[in-house]
Amino acid sequence: MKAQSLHGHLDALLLAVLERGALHGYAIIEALRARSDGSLDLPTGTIYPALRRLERAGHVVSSWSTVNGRERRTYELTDSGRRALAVQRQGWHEFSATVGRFLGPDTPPATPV
Amino acid sequence: MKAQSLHGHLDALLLAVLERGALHGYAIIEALRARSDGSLDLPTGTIYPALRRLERAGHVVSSWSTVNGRERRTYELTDSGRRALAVQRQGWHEFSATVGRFLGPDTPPATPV
DNA sequence: ACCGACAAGTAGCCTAGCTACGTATGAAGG
DNA sequence: CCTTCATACGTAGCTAGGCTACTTGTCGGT
Repeated sequence: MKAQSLHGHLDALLLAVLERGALHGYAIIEALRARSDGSLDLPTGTIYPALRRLERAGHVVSSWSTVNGRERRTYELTDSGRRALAVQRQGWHEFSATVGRFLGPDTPPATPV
Repeated sequence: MKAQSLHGHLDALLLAVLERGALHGYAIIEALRARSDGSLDLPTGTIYPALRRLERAGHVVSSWSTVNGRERRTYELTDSGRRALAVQRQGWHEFSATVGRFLGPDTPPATPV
């Protein structure tokens, strides 16, 4: 999948991933990849700055820890983050419904086997 | 709706609108607004450059005409444009399914009154 | 005479994701 | 022992593409 399609929706994805529990950056990347069956394979240059943005915005808080001699920065959703997620989710549904109205109907229902 | 969410999906929208028949720029803007119940109200500074892009890419062709003393540039889908639309549609469905997997499930079905 | 709808367009800005780097540790393999 | 790969963090600079703000022009109504 073209990653740049994400424009404007990445924050929502990150918040959604963190909704299930705190994770560190690298694990977030893996979670996105896993839960999307590999179609979302985002580079660190995308994720790390995005997490900083979310932290600056107060939607997540981070804390350092060392696991197996490796430094980890773990991110956790704040209340503000949870509220933001709700808003983003709402926004996503409106957006996808609207675009779907233009692109949806004509898709062949399925190309069965 | 936040318009910047469109990033990367505008071309598909334009092709989809033109799929139903040739239109001139201004009419395209109105069609988008009408078919989205007003939630897609895009400025000319977004539409006109995008149409030029599509024309450069060979997905549409334009022709000038004068109606009531007003110059109109009417855009029409090419075969290449139709193929591109099919691809974009496919891409949209993958994209929305993937993002939906993260943002979809938890939306309250409705907040009744 | 003037204003609003119709109709087209451009220059320059800004957001935000991507490319391509750089750093460092631990485990595995030769 | 040394290399390589997975883990883990990060940044600088590029770029795409939609937006703001503006310009030009006709026509119809007041």
